[in-house]
Amino acid sequence: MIDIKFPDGSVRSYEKGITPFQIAEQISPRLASEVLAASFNGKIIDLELPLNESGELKLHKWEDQEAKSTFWHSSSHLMAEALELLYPGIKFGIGPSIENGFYYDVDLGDRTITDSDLKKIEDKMIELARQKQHFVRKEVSKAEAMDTYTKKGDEYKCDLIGGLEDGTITFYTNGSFTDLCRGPHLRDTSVIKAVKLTSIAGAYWRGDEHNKMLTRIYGITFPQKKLLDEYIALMEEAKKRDHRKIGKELELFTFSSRVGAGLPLWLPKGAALRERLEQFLRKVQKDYGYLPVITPHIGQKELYVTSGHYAKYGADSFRPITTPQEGEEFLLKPMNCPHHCEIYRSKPHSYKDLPIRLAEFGTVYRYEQSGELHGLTRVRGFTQDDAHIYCRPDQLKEEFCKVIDIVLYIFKTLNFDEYIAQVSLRDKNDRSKYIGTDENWEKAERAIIEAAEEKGLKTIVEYGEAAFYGPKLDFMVKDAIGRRWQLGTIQVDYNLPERFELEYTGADDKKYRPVMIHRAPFGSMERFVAVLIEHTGGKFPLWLTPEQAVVLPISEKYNDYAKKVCELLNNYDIRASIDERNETIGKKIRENELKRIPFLLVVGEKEAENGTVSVRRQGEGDQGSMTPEEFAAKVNEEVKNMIN
RNA sequence: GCUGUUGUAGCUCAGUGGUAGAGCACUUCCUUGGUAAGGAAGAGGUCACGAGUUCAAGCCUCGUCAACAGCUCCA
Repeated sequence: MIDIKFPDGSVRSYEKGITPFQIAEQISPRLASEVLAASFNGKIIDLELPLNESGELKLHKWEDQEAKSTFWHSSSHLMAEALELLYPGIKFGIGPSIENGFYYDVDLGDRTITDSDLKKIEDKMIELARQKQHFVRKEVSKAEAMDTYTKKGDEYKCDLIGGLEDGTITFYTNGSFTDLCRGPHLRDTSVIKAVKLTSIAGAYWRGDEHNKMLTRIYGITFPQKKLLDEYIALMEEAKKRDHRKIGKELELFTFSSRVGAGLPLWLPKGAALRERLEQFLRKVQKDYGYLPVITPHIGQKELYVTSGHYAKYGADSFRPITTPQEGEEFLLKPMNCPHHCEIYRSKPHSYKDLPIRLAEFGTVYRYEQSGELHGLTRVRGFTQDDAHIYCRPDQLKEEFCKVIDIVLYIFKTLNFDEYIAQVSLRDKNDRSKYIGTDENWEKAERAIIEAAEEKGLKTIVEYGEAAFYGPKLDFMVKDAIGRRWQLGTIQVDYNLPERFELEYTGADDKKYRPVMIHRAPFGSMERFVAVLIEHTGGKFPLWLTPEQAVVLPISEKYNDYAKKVCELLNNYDIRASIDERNETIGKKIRENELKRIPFLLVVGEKEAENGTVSVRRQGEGDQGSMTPEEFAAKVNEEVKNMIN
C-alpha cells in the first residue's frame, strides 16, 4: 500500500500501482470526468501513470494552469496528427503549450499553408478529437528513437534526440501520430471540444536565425465551446485597447513613412500628456536629490569606443555622421551614459560629494531591425527618463533601494499593479557576451538581488538577460494582448567607471572608483505612454489627461457664456476647451464621451442665468450643477489627491 | 533582418481586367436644441511608390517603401 496526501492535507491509502485517474474515480465520478492532469510531488504526470510510492497528489481541473498546459500540449499533438494526415511527409520540429494555447513548428517542404487552410485543419482536429484517441506512452531507447526518425527522414527530431540521454526518451501516440515527447498528456482527445487556429508565422529552428525557418502554426483549444467564445470576445476587447488604435483616435501620436519608420511624431495632445508625465517624474527626482543635466544628441565616435558600446553595437547602429572636416565621425547618441560620465569627469570629486545623481530626459536613436518596430513600444528614436548615479561602494545598496522606491511610487500612482520584477543576470554558459571582471559582475549581481529582497520585491530570475556591461532589475508589464514589455530598469555598473577612469578622493586622500547605477523608471517616454494607454484604455487619470473638461453650449446662443466659463477654468489651471459646433447636445456629448474627456460641462439658458455649469462625468452621467469656481476647486482637489 | 499577410478619401472599409464606391469626419445651408448620432447639399482619391504584362491594370507579375502577426534582436 502507498499513502497519498491531498492538497487539503488529508491522507488516504491505496494499492500500489493505482493511477491518479483511478483515484479521481474513487473520489467522485464528477471529478473523474473533469480531471485533466495530475501533479505528483510537484511534477506534472500522466493521469494513467501508476503510482508506486507514497507522495503528494494534486488533481488538476481546467482552472489550474497545469491542466491547461497539458490540455494544450496534447492539442498540439492533435494538430500535428491532423497536419500529417492533410500534408503527408511533412517534418516536425517542436510543439509545446504556451501561455495561451500552443503551437507546432513544421517543415512543409515545398508546400505552403495560408490562413485559408486553417479552417480545414481545425475541422480535421475536431474530427480526430471525437475519435477519443488515447495518448499512449512508450519508453524507447535512444538508438530506437533515432532509428524511427532517421527512417522517417525527420532531421529535426534526430537533432532533438541527439541532445537527450538514453533511458529518458519516450514516445506518445495518439491515433496515427507518434511523437517524441516527454509528456505528460491528457488521457484521450475527447475532452478537446473547441479548436481555434489563430495564426501562422515563421520561426527559426531552435530559435537560431542561422537555421532554417519553419512554419509555426498557433492555436488554442478548450474543453467547451463557450470558453472559446469567451476567449475570442476577450481578445477582441483587448484589441480595442491597442495603443496604436487609441493613439490615432485620440490624436496622441502618428508616424510618417516620409519621416521614417519607428520615428514617432507626437501630436499636441500626446505631447501634453508626455510633458505632464515628465513634470511628474522631474518633481519626484528633485525630491530624491537628482540633478538635471542636458547633453547633445550626437557624440564623437571615440566616446562610444571608450564606453565599449561601439564595439558591441557599432555595426548595428545608425552610420556615423561625417563632417566637412576630414576624419571626424560622430554618432547619433544611442544612450546617455557616456555623456554623463564625461560630466562626472568635469571636476574632481570627494567621497563627501557622493552620491551624485545626474538626470536627463535624453533622446536617443537606435537602429532597431525593421521587423522589430512596433507602435510606440519599439521605435528608433525615443526619450529615456535616464539618470546615472555615481556612488561609493558602501552607498550602492541604499541608492539601489531608493531607485526601487521611485519605480514603485510611480507604478502605485498610475495603478500599475500587475508588473513582474525580473532580475536579469549573465548567461551561465556564454560569458563572452559581457565586458568586465567576474569579481565585479558577482558584486553587482549580489547587490541587485539583496536590494530586491530588502524591498520585498517578488522577483523572477532570468539568465542571459543582463546588459553587456552589467546585471539589471527590470520591471515588466503586459500590453493589451499579453505581450510583455520592459518598462523600468535599474542596472549596476562597475565597468563604465573603469573605462572612463572615474575617480573620487577618499577620506584617506587616496583615489577610488565610484560605482554607477543606470536607471530609467519609465524606461522610455514612448513605451511608457504606450503601456499607459493600453492599461487605461485611453481613460487617463485626471491629473494626466490632455483635456480635463469640455464646455458644451446647448446652442450657439450660449457660446459666449461658454467662452467665459472656459477662460475662467483655464485661469484655475483646468485644461478645458469648448465644443462650439452647431450640433445637438446629444451629439456633442456622445463624441466627447468617445474622446474620453473626464468632465463635460453643459451650459444653456439656465446655466447662463444662474452662472453655473451642469457637470457630466465620463461614464457616470449627470452630476448636477455648480458654479465654475466650485467645479474648478473640485477638480483641483481631486488632482492633488491623486499624485500625493 | 527572416517568414507570411496587408496597403483604395482624414478615419473605418466595399470594389475578381473595361470611366472610383459607402458610412463617419470636413465645408455650406436649414435647424437653435437639455445629457451618447437632427436634416439637406457639396467638396474630397496619380487606388503607397516604381517598373512590367495587356487593346485596357485599383485588380495580374516583379521591385521599393510602410504597416500587421510571429521569429530573431533589444545598449
